[in-house]
Amino acid sequence: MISGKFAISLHILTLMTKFPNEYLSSDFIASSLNLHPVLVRKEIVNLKNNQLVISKEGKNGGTMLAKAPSKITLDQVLKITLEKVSFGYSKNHPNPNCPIGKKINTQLDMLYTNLNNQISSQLMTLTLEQFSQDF
Amino acid sequence: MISGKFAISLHILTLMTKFPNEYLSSDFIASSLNLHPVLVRKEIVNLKNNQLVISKEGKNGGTMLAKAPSKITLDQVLKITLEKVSFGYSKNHPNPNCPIGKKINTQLDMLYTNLNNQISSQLMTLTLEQFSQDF
DNA sequence: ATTACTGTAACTTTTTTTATTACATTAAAT
DNA sequence: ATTTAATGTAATAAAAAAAGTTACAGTAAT
Repeated sequence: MISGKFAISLHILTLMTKFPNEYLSSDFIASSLNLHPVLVRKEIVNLKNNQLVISKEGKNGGTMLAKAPSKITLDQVLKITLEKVSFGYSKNHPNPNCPIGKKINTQLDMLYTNLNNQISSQLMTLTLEQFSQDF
Repeated sequence: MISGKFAISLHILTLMTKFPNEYLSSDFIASSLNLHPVLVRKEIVNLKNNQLVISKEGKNGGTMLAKAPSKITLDQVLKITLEKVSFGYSKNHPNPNCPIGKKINTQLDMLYTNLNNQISSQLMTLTLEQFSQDF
């Protein structure tokens, strides 16, 4: 998982909200993020695959929002960048002969799912438009 | 940050809840987690520093809970293992000459703080005792 | 004295993340 | 048509983070 995926995507989308109806180049975006343009393009692929932005190739090309920022919630952005917020798992398979080891990951999954639902319902109320307003 | 810190600590605490009033060795715990005993001891240091467990050195030593599992909330465990749940930041300092770059991290901080408060209030209602009941 | 533990530091390996290079493709502008 | 400035994408390298290991000092029960 790219740990900064959500933050990077939100940054990109905020830029596009602030420069509406303009095709922004990956170089321009990269210089705002201070990140390699190729990484920016990789994130944009994901945003495109999820219909949040559209790109134009060739000279004067770039990327812009595919829909109004009031129609994009932060929950949508979270879901396409992190899928689920993980609170972590121990790396190795726990011992299946131990009653705790056997069941711990199922129990953690349940807990994490509940927490994610809570986070989602909070983020569903926040649009990209609202988030961008404070800049 | 050790990404599995929260899960590992919760696993350890659950074991201790299930084997109350026994000093559990790091080897025993490690074999349930399938993790190196030294890593287990490192996590236990943190639990000890936060008064959740007590250890005894020497032969027949080990670690046990310092208080009733009904008095330990999952929020406490989260706070000492992850401090804050991060939804990620872009790695590099964003461009301070860009209005978005200049402010993005402050805005993300605010968002993440709100989300963390929500998570905390949910986890405050869950005790280690309750979590352990399902095993 | 021996045994079985914890405590901790130093170091190595593995994994993950980020960055770079290279180049094919596309489309506007001249 | 040619040049220029973009995207798209694969392959690879470098850096950072996490996990694992080794080693050994300290401690307490037997």
